[in-house]
Amino acid sequence: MVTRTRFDDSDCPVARSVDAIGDWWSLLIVRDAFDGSRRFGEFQRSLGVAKNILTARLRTLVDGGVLASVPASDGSAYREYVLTPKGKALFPVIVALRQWGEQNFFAPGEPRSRLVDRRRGQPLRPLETLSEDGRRLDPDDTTVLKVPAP
Amino acid sequence: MVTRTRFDDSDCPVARSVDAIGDWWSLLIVRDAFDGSRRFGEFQRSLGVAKNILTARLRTLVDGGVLASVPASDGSAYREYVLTPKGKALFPVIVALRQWGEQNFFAPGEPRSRLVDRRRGQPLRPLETLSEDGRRLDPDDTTVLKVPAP
DNA sequence: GCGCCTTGGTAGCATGTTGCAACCAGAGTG
DNA sequence: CACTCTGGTTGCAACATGCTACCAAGGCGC
Repeated sequence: MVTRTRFDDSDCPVARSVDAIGDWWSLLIVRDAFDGSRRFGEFQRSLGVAKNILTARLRTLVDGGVLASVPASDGSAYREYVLTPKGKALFPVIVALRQWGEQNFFAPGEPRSRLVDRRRGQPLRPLETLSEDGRRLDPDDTTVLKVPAP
Repeated sequence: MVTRTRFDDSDCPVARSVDAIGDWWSLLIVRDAFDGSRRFGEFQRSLGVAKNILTARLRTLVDGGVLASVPASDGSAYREYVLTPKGKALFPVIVALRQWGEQNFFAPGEPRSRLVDRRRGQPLRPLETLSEDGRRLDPDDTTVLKVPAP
């Protein structure tokens, strides 16, 4: 078979995360969920994605425990998609991608959506990778211990 | 045409980042680059990816300024792929995905690769999303300011 | 209840993309 | 100068994506 390669049994947590999210659409769905989208139609309009793709991705995310399908909060008979705790734990991933994008793909002053602290209306601090004892770590200050081959 | 949807002109930095990286393979290539891989063959063996796919992804990453193709450091005539500063700036993204994967897809004690502080051999602190004035922010403490429609 | 619009999908088809295997040129090595 | 290693390219079959059309159930005016 020529199915897409899976990483769900990899030794590397990064690979398993990547596998669980599934594709880029899924990550943008999660982003929209953080932005407040809940309904099928909201995601569809916001992303401009084909409905069959959206259907499939929502199902994958629900099956993966990132989103949950719950009865609509407005009392109607429709359903809504909300982040589970596992989904909310993706927040640093989204923030990291956002900050990387801001720094590298926008001219100064170019209009863009902004993520702000609700209380003060200020942008967030850049994420910092810290050691156990609080030193800032660059990539070169770290190393990966691989699992010994079986 | 039915080409894959692009997001390189989106107002959202997350979308542009996603577009720039291209696909999941690319992210795993970047992960391996952080782990020390430099040569075509290293990436190929580590990932088990088809060579034509790897060729295409390396080219995309080089074109996108994430990797640079440089002469091999051992003096041979081959080339190596190293992270640019822009590529190294993806470190928090990889760390965030790694931590999410560790928390959600590994049983306690299940063998996995580990990212550690080179000096102490200790794992990193979990990433924290902080406000400008240092408060820890949950997703619900933030909001996204969208760009007004043109 | 009866039209009629909205919501949330499914079905079918044309293209694009992925994965695999085979092949190949140049670099290293004895 | 043979032989292997490295770093690819090419061709093909299967799968995924995107688009459009279609459809069923819910909501709403009356």
